[in-house]
Amino acid sequence: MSRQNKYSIGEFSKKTGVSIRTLHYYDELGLLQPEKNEESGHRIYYEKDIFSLHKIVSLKFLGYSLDKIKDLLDEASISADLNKTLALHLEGLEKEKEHIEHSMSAIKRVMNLLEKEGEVDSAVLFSLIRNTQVETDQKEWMEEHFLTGVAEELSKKSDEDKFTLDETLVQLSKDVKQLYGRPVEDMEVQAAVKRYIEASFAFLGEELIEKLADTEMEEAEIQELEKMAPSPFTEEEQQWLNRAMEYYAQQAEMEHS
Amino acid sequence: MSRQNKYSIGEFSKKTGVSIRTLHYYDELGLLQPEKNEESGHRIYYEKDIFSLHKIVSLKFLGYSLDKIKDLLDEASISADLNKTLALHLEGLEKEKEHIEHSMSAIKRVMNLLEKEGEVDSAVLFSLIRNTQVETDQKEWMEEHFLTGVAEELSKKSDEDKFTLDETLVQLSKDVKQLYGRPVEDMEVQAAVKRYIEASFAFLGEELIEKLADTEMEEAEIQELEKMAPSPFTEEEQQWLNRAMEYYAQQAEMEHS
DNA sequence: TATAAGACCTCACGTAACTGGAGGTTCAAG
DNA sequence: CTTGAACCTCCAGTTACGTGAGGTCTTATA
Repeated sequence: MSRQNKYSIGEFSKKTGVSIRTLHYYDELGLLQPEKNEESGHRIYYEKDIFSLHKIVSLKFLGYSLDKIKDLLDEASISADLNKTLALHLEGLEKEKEHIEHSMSAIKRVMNLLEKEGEVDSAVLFSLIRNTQVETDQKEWMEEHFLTGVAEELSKKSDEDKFTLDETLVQLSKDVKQLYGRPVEDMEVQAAVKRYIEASFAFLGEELIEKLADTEMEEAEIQELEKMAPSPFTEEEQQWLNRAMEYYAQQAEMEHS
Repeated sequence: MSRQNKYSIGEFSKKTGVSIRTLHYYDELGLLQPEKNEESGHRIYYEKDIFSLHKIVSLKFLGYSLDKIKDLLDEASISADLNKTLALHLEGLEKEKEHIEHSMSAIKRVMNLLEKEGEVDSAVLFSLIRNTQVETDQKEWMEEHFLTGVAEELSKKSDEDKFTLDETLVQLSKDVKQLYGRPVEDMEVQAAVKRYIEASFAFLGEELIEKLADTEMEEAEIQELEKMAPSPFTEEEQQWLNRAMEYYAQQAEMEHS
């Protein structure tokens, strides 16, 4: 009953589901070195090798590199400082997961946009993706600038809210492409600016916007921000838009007083 | 105002946060090929290159390979079949995410065990990790064998419940190591078996266990299952344990009737 | 204007965890 | 004895760069 089963590499591969080539590789690395028929050089695997392979595969699953695995296998007692290593690993996985979730969110936003709008200007698309991408950086930046509240609020926004804002941005970009060149006082231009600003207010809430507007920034910092969140517009368009928005702000100011 | 800013590769790298080597690489791949000073060979980047780089970085963020990105950049209209590609990518990311979550769950279970038990036999540890790892396979297998209900139930179990089951398994393995060799009718042996079986019942629920027991399997299928879920015991121990459990079942049967 | 520092150039190897192929040997069956 | 499958070793390629060698260009200062 306790006869030791022998396996050729092919059989072993089938039994364990690990490819022959990978077994060769593990042999080469010294992770799993089976007995060898001295004459033929053919590898001979036993039951115990199944255990070893399971260890390797398990550790790999936990996210260890083969290099680390080799160290771990060599160690007599595995549970020695395993706990620390595992905690560390868990952190790494957490980050990876967050990254993936961000990517997924970005993709969903893009897909949503494509679905609702059909064709979308690629500059807008990419500025949007980039925005999602640097969300973490932005959050950090805001926290550095004592805008912790803003950062918190923003990360609480649902995907739905973001969808809405995305669509607003698309609308704005269409408006800009169409209206660029007209005087900033033009009624249609002002109407477009109004739509955009109101949507932004709706998204952020008035307080947040004002807080942002009140934050003083140095030139270098503005550059920093730009690096993080590229505008979908050309420099000229952006400047024209800025003027239009300033004009809008002035008008609003006057009405208020 | 519309003077075209020029950047050396170093400046460009600082402005965009992309390393010089990476810029070289993108140039080599044809992803972003800036102008060159013919005499010196030094690269000259302009504002427009910032846009291009943003595109590349964005697509990379979405998970595309540089190769794919090149294709996408070459295409005139990006939104052509982007939607399909994105959907596909989303699926891939979903799978990656699930994998990571599985790994995290496995790590947590192991950490929990180490914390509560101190030292744990590595065979048990690995059989447990392996179990988590092949959870998906097991689920598929069960569904193939018309045990959809069981599969569903199992994946609904909380981490807490799994922790408890883990501890039971550890207990059993300790018992087996200690009691192996004694006759299966031995009182302590039977007590250990009882503890284990009752804990399993508590975890799975009686119906599920019976359903599983009633499922007829062929030899090949049993092998399949073994491949998925390795026992932490040696073959001899496992056989001894099986006999002990059979004996337990007989006794239980007799009491019932 | 000479020189030195620093920025830039190309070339080429190293990484992780394999996969794939070439070219040759061994095994098992007929 | 042959034939085909299974096995062997060695080498190359994959991704997205990092790193370093060895040489050229630019720019600031003496």
